[in-house]
Amino acid sequence: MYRTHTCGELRLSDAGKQVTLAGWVQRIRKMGSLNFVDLRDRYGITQLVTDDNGPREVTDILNQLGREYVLQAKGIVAERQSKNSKIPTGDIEIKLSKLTILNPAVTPPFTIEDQTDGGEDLRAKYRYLDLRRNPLKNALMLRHTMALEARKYLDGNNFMEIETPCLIKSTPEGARDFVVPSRMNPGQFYALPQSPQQFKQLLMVAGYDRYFQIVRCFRDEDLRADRQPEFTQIDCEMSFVEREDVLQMFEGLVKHLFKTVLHKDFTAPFLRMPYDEALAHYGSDKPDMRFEMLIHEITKNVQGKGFSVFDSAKYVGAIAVPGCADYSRKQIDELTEWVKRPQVGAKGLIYIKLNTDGSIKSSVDKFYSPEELKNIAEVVEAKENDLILVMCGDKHKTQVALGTTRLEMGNRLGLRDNSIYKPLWVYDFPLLEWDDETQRFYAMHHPFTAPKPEDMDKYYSDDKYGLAEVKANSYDFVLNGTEVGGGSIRIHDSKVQHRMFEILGFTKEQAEYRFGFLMNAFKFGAPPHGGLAFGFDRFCALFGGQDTIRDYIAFPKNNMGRDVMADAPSYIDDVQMKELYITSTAPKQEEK
RNA sequence: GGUGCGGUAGUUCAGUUUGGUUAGAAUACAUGCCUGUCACGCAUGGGGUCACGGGUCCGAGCCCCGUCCGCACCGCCA
Repeated sequence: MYRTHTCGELRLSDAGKQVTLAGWVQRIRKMGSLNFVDLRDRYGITQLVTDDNGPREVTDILNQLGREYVLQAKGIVAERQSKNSKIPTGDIEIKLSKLTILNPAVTPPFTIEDQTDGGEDLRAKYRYLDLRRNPLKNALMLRHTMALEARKYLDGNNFMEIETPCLIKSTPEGARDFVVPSRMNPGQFYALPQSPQQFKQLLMVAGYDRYFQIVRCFRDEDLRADRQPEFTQIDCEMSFVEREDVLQMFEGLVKHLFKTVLHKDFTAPFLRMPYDEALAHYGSDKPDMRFEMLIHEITKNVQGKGFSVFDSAKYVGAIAVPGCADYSRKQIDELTEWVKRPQVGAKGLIYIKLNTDGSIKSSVDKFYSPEELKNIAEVVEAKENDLILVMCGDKHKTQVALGTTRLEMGNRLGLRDNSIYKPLWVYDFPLLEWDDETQRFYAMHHPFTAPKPEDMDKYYSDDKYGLAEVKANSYDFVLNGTEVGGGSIRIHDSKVQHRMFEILGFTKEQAEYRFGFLMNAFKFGAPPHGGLAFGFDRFCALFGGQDTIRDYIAFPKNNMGRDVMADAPSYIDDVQMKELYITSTAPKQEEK
């Protein structure tokens, strides 16, 4: 037996016990003939001690040790002379009777401590060492608990976890597929699933009316701090449900996770907001509800006063930034430059300051009387000492730019506190999105999303503008400005589904080739159904109060989609290529 | 595909403004001293392809061009 206890469990009540521990050397402190070793494992740190009265062999071995050596330590649990209240085992230490080096270790390239000296790049290369650190260990522990509690809740509500295949048919709608060549079927490829969407719908046809799966999904798109090429969803689907049933069920899941993982009670129903309102007031389809600073349209209030910039704009909107009337000229200039960056997309910035002495100062004083400016202030719900920021232009673009600015000002004012959680359902998304480049509609969610029943007339009309107004029976779960979940009531009527393919510009043959098996299945009695999928990595990151999902994935990819530890992807040899009937058009690289 | 920031000791960074002798600090590492440390302390020591390639110059870590790599973001992500 390598150990009798872990390095995190011994307490004062264990004093006098003969124990054996195993773990890694966290730190050695030599005080002459009195020597300490902090021994670390997953569960904590226990101090080992030896002095002149201890066995000579122990001291000899102790002199050979370095950081991260793997040890087995035998000894007696003893009360410490001077205790350490910082760690749970701080009242005791192990008086060593025997010390064994199970394995030596080279000095790690960075310190294995909560505040490490290692940079991201280096830690990624030695991920297995980074994972020894508490912050990452705690992140993975949080993830484990989240998954466990999600399973408990769903199991308690009669959901069955069913696995769906990873080698599936490529359906090049939406994100790019990762593809896998098939050796036995020359020239043909599987795709890795972007989500198990079609399979879960088939499970509904099969009568498994409550399905879930914590499942890996793959999308071959560029990465971000919150986007990985392979990521995990809590994927769920239910039969015989309407939107309200789905929202209730998964609001319950989120509340269960809040309670069991973060010990936060959410008794009131989550806020709900139609997509149009989200865009109008927050300039985003995923509003951050932790602070107000709402966007207000002031087009009618500012036009016709001779200011040509506003007069020629389709839309003029504003936000009132609290307590920022004292912004200096320099700060306003800096902000103006900031909003003009492509990432924000505004053409310019007009300000109105509501000074504390009651006066009003703006960059458009020439065109507007103080009375008119006061009117605007009222519309945007500005108070004394507020700074009103005004933008104009195309309606959607300006709303989004105001939304981006709103988030930035929220950041600057410290209004986006990661310990506060404001959940929200956004619903009534447009069903379709027109793409100018390809001159066709795309499904905003996916092509199996049902239109809202009251929009069916428009859905079947050939009017492009009418179609653009059709709302989807879909919903997103948004937490603190991050889209964490999304779903919809699905189409279960093959007539409606065929109309969708028609709108998306598929010929019957194309629809048959891509989705034939699903359409065929629906002929055999598809129940009304709908569901939702949570982005599990993002969910974990939000619960952990972090902006990046990388810490919540044991072995993530870097910005370029590379595994820098294993150095993947990599070239394969010609034999392998030939066997798979594939050739590469990429420039040939010398193998290292 | 694009924008921004960055690449200097094992590691994290300073040095680049205004090119100029031997490139510094902290930490880590090594050695020695130390019986109550727990970020131990003290002393000593070793440690550098200034990312790579080219250019300008009497002279480049520093200026210019290109490449590679990392991070954040835009596009993209049904």
